[in-house]
Amino acid sequence: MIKKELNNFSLQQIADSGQCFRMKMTDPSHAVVIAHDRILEIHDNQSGSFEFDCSEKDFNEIWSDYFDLGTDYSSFADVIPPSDRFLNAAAEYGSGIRILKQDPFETLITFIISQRKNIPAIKSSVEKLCLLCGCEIENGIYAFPDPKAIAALSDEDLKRCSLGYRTGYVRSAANAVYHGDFNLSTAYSLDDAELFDALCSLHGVGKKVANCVMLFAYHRIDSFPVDVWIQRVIDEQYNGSFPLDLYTGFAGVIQQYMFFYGRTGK
DNA sequence: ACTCAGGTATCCT
DNA sequence: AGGATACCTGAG
Repeated sequence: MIKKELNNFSLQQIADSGQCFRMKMTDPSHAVVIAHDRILEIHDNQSGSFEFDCSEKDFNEIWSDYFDLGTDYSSFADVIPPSDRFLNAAAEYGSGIRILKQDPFETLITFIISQRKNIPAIKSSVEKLCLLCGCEIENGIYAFPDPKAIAALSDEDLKRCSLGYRTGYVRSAANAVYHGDFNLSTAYSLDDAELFDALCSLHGVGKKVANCVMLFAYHRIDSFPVDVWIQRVIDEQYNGSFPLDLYTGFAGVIQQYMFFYGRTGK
């Protein structure tokens, strides 16, 4: 059990941020996360005190990075012009959000699955896929499958995960990774533009999914995924054009505030 | 029953 | 280049 004092860290907000699909609140102060072949329970003791139910080694080697705990999130909002009342409210509302560092393969596949699905449907598909071919971590809880496991599935099995027309996309991406045509590890060394192009070369990966993988797995925090929620905010709050250049270098953090406030807030 | 979901590929102009 | 359209399926 690891105890930590953390600022700008909210379990509920991270769980609802839409970055990950296997984190859930079991009660208002208790979260369960399945990631990196592990199950992590986190308890919120209030007043910024949290308990992570894991070894010190796992905390330091996995979870501290996963939740980006080494980054100070208190000052991102400082550059928002006072005149932008919407964004200031959004940043305040989502001040406990972190940009996660998730496994690239899981992020790639889950965001391919996400297209034109709502969040409950995405979670349902992902769970079916894990149950079908992920390794059992403990009693009935399954890790996200590795590329080999997905590549080995029949089309019929994949379709049973309610993937619909995304079945071919998932198969194609899993094959590309499994056969080494797309190397998720060496991709860390690509610059942003190269990584974006490489991701978009995958069948079924367009700019939105590519940006999500860049932001939520490779931690390219200048990425700014535009989905229906963000587009709606831009249309309704910014007359169709958002001043992205104000936030160069951390646009992804701003995107998260906008998304979370737009979807969960008012 | 019916719309719409954290989009993308493909086919137009 | 940029716009229109089809696409599986389940949640509300």
